[in-house]
Amino acid sequence: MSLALRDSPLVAGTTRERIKEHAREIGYIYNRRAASLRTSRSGIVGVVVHDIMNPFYAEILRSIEHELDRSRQTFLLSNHYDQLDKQRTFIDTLLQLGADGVIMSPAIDTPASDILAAEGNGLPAVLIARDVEGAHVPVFRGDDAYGTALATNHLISLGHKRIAMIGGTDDTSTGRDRYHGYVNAMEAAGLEARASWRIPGPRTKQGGFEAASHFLALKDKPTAACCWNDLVAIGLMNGISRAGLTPGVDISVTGYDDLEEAAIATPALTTVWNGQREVGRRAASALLDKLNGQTLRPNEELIRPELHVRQSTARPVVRL
Amino acid sequence: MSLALRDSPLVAGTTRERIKEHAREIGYIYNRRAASLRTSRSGIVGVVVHDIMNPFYAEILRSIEHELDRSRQTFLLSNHYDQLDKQRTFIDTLLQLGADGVIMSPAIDTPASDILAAEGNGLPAVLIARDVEGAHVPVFRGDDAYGTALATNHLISLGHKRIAMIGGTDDTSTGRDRYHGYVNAMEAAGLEARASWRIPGPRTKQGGFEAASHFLALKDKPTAACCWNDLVAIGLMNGISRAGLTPGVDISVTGYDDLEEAAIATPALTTVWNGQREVGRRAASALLDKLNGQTLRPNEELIRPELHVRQSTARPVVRL
DNA sequence: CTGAAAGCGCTTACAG
DNA sequence: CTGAAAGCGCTTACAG
Repeated sequence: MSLALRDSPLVAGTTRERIKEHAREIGYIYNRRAASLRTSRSGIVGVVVHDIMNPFYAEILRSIEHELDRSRQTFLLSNHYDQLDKQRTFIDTLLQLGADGVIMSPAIDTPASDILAAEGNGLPAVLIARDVEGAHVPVFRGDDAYGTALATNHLISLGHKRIAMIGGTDDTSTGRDRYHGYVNAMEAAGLEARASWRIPGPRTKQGGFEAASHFLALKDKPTAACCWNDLVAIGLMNGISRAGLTPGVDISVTGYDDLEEAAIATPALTTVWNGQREVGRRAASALLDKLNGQTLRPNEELIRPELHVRQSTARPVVRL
Repeated sequence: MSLALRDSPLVAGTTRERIKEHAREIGYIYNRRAASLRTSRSGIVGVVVHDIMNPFYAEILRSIEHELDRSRQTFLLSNHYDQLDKQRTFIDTLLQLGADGVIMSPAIDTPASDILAAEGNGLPAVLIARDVEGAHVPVFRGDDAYGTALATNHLISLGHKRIAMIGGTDDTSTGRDRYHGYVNAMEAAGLEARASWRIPGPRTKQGGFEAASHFLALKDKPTAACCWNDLVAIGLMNGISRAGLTPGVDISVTGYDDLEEAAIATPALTTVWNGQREVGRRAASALLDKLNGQTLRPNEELIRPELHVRQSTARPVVRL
């Protein structure tokens, strides 16, 4: 009967149907805990990110969901809010449930040993968005330095010379890469990337909104802002509007990620496409491959970002 | 040993510590599947909503997470996207995993029998945001008719006479309630709630954005829009701006939910607080009570919404 | 009070 | 090919 319910080819079609029909009638419920105990496969995949409420992760999750659904894996979602202990508790839970694998955007300061420990206990891991040095597992993320360079060069080509960088943190590889991309582009163009023009921290709409007054009070008033992500950019634009200026006219603003929202912001946001769908899809399918016994070498191909120009960037206003 | 690890009072403190220490050393991993098989308690709670990417649900989930964390329940999240079969598959998964309970914002057209079946199979349910007639389980949601009446009356008191209702659907109890609240408020004030002034459908920012042109082309140009939710309102305001009008001046707009985002929108959105935190908290704690053997009567106390007036509403402009 | 045994519901290797 | 038995790792009722 067990065979019939699992559509085994060892059982003839009609017999299978008859058994399934009977199972339905008596309200049989397959006990996955028992099966999993026996087979040590649970059909559960864990996914842990900073915050699922953040549309950037939400878009990745959407495509992970899509990919895992096709292979009938159940996925267990969790936020770590960049708290290591939260992340550890979650990994513990996965181990206790016998999860088959985990896709994670590691919390800040995740030691490689955490990931190695998980793998050692039979929980293969795949990383998204952020890397952990020494973990030697596949990572799927965009080329951040290249991406901010795209945005910065776009602003420079419009004629901006004083460009601020708003948001992000040096605590993650992503944060460092994006800042470097900006600094390198500035310097390559012979422009100064003043330390005071960097406002680190903001990563949300609220953060960008609150950074607006700081930005507008900056010495030698930058005419453009290269933002950490779309959320910060949208928040900043809102703050700029509140101050009576017009983003996309008085101040040029670029985002990063190209969230669905970027296109309908006012003004529509010039931003860098960061391949969320692609990240999710590749990460999920890499994990599935791993579960099916394939050995994956730690990859280093980054997803190549693309600049999407919209209305939030323009030539600087010449004040007479 | 089993007793020691679970902090049973039957085991002395020092012994307990010694055993725990040893467990740590040998890298012991508690097998929850085995325990659950034996005790038929899994420590898993399912949560299924329309779409976790929607900030309205995300805010509810945040508070559910907070509540469940305290009682060390693992929660399994899923979107049903208003597809009944997705919701059923998820409930099936919960049954197979032996989940202890489920918190759901039921998909459109969920029959009471689905919920009764879950309960009959030992999966107690608690509803949020939407009701299912005949399910006889606790529901936690706001008083929607009262809420839209608050918004509509606010617009009326500012002097608006032609008020449109944008978004939502009659397919959910929430949709019907909100529309009724609007219609009743209009009629109570002796104003006409023209059917053509209702633009049903939109529920997202994108939807509100796209509805803007339809709204602006409405016959006898309404001067205000009472929106289905904050997302629609923000999208609509973006669309209105794109058309060269100023929301909060030329057109008054109200939202619903009071998302974190409402306060930083431009202009800041006048909206109706819908108690997301409260809904999540109450639903989670009701389910926990149910798991602990308390019998809950299906409740009918609705959470009372509150009007939060900001800058997106003003007196209608008098065209000379 | 302690320790060995039974049993949760599956899957699979094995005997018939 | 079929059917009974063993065993996954726990918990708990029970014998000693």
